[in-house]
Amino acid sequence: MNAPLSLSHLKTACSNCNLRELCLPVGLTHEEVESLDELVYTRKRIKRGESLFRAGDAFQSLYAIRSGFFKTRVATDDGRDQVSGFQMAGELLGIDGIGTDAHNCDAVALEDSEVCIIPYGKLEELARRFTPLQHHFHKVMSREIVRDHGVMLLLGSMRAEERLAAFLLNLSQRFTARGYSASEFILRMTREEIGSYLGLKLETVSRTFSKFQDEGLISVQQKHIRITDIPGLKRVMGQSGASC
Amino acid sequence: MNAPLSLSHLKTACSNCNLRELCLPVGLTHEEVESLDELVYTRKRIKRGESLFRAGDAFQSLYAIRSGFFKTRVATDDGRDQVSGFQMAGELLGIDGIGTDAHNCDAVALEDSEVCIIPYGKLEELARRFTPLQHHFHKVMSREIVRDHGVMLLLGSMRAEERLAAFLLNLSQRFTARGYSASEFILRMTREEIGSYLGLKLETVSRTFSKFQDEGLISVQQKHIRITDIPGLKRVMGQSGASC
DNA sequence: GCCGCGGGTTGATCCATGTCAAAATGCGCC
DNA sequence: GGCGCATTTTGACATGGATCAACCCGCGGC
Repeated sequence: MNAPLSLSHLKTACSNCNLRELCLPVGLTHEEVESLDELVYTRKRIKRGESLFRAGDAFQSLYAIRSGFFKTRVATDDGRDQVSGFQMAGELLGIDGIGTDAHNCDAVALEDSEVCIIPYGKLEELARRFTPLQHHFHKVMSREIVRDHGVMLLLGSMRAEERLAAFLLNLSQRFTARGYSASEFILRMTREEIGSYLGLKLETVSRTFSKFQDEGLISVQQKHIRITDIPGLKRVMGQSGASC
Repeated sequence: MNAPLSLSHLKTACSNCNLRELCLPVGLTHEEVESLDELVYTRKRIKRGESLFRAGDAFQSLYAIRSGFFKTRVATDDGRDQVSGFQMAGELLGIDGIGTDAHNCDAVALEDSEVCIIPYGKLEELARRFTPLQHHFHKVMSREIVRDHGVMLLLGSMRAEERLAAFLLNLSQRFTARGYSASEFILRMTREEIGSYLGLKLETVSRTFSKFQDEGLISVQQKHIRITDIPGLKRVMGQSGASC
């Protein structure tokens, strides 16, 4: 089922990975990136619907998404759960596990995906030797915190339309950073997953998509989205009490 | 207005701080904690209502709360804002600034407070030399992420009563960890600030407090809270779809 | 001791979003 | 290529919490 080890190993090198401008190597010198190569020596394929890790699993490694698309999901003990994020190529999964030596959420592939396995112990060791790597890793974690604060702001103070507009604009921007179209993309997740992430019910997500379409902001057909009026969406996002 | 420098300096030492079981030194050996002493050499007093830092300020240092109580607040460009957390003695402020070299939120003292200034560059340097410190610092950041996911879950999927119950239980637990009563405390924040944090309006917070009181779960008098039925509050928190 | 004001409580009403239901669409599997 | 199921859309109705408004309380200042 797995690719032969040698082949897999051959391909695994941050220094010639086309995601190095998005992933851990950002801002490192060529030499420093080569030191990462010794760190990241295994890849893993995850099929759509499968989990990379689950809440409670022992924490060993971080994972850099090489290709594909994931969602992370947190749960309460009484059975409720919520999507806590959607991750795409170049982003890091598993940081939540550092604090308790066990993962605190499930990471589920929303399409067939591939991740680079980053043994955490080795990363810490390397971070002690290479200041820029240490610095960059701290930045990645800090930005994750800032991102979460943004989501909290969205969940705590925005209305359904604003949330969805923010969501679409965020996706658009992340696709742009990866060289894809800013205005046309395929949603990898269901309405229910979008709703869970945004604190809305799937019907509300669907209705709001339809509303945006009626208003000429986007065109939706199932999972296919085309944003036809980016400034318009931005206006939706900031419209609540903004008049004063 | 400031205490004489020498005096302030004399007192500043993690190794004999009574918060060392809650703060950065957790889990470090005595020798390692002494190395922290060289790091933390200044304290700062913040009066009630004043800001320790504001969004946009250049990031230089982290701050460990030595005494007092803070809120952090994030804002959108269109003027909305939201309380993103309440921090008490032993907790760390400023981590949000690492990612962009500028703070992303305001930290406001809710009572006269004192913080230890931890120059970030020095902390990174020390983390390179002392593995346990590095490890611990990463854990602190990771736990912050996990905490934020918990708040996202609360904001996205809990009803007003559940949110407030979770909030009270969280405060109770944190006071306990500091040696204070688990069941009786003074709220340092207004109803509006609680509401902002929980994604509710102040009227809803007030009404829900009254409801809890009618049900015999707590007794409220302005900022004075006594929890009379902790298991009852826990039941409120997990009641939604929990029957099946 | 009194006054003024910020913060808190409570009531009446409204509305955004949830809930329930049913039909339509599209995709995977045989 | 057709069947069946998951997903999406849309409609009708219910409701939790927001909004608006009035009043109360307690604290700090004079």
